[in-house]
Amino acid sequence: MALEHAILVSLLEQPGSGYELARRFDRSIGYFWTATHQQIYRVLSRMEGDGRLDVREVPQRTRPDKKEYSVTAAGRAALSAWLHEPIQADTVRHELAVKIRGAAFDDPAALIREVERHHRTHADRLTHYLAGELRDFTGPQAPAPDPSDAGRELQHVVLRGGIAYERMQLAWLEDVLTTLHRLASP
Amino acid sequence: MALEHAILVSLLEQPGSGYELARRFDRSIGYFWTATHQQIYRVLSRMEGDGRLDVREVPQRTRPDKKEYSVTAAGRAALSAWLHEPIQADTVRHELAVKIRGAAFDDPAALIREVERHHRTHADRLTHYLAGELRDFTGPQAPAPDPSDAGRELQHVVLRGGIAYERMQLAWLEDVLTTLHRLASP
DNA sequence: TTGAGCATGTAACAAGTTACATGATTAC
DNA sequence: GTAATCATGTAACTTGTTACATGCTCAA
Repeated sequence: MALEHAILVSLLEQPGSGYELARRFDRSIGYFWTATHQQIYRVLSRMEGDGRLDVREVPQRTRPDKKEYSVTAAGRAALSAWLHEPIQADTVRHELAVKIRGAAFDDPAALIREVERHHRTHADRLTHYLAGELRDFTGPQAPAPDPSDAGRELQHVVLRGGIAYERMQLAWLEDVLTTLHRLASP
Repeated sequence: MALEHAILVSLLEQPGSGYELARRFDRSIGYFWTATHQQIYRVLSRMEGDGRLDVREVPQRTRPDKKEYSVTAAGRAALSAWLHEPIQADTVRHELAVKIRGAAFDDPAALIREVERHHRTHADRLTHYLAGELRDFTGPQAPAPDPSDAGRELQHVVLRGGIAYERMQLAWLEDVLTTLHRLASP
């Protein structure tokens, strides 16, 4: 039930509506957890029912009204309890790797385009992460490093994880392409 | 529905029972896709009903009888069709990263033990993968490299991906530990 | 005799995906 | 006028998880 916890963290960092959360899950939180707006609305309702969130109706003149959620003391306590219990190391689910092993029973060369496409996707993500790092952490416009701002330091280390992941992924996809080309023209 | 495809690939590499598949999902296939025996049995039944798998009852003298599954022509065709359609790049779900960002609202130092535990888990996985690589691909006992054996080459490149992932993960967890220690004793 | 390994399953539930549905505003 | 953005939701379905359940063999 990690979506619940991801929502608690995000709303503690900044209260917001379901729609706003969905956008955050396409950006910063999306570096390490994804969720669609349908999932988010469902979980928000449940968490409000459980007393972990408060809602405030925010009337807006030009846009439809929104429901701004914030974390209650009970929500904070639930997050804290979860932080203190051990979790399992995440299991990997890498669909492209299934395809690569499956290619042995089909035409390996036919996968080259697909792998190139994935390479571009990961290159784009890396560019996006690096731009975010420059903007928020290491660039000249970014606030000065402040070792007493734990939240910011922790956000940065998680972002560095995303960057390391994309770099590793790109290097591996290049290895895959070399292998596929070797198999296609021996 | 990638579990279905992972099962097709695994059974093409070698026919086997649900139990045997479950063990493979703890080892080689587990490098890039995980599944429990409950999931596997459910999907095997469905795929047999769909005509993608054949079953053969194998009586065994000492052990309980087993059902050995193998891929039908229809199953092979389904896999091939899937291999030719594009898939989305996998989305990341990294629970530990949720915890790390959540630690800003709790005690960051309390996470150190947990992160160390994850570091040990990934170090163990890396050791395991490297042993497998030595045994099956690069060691003196391993069969000689054979560029015409596409299956073996593809298995190796996927294993290299697993190794790269674990190495990246270990380096990042060390970065996280340094950050947490800095926050705990500034 | 106790536990590990082999072997297969059901039931209930939680989480995630896809499709459908509405309706306003703003920019081109 | 048409597409994008803001904003919220329902319904149906597929996947994945957890707990329960059985029963045999082999080794310590």
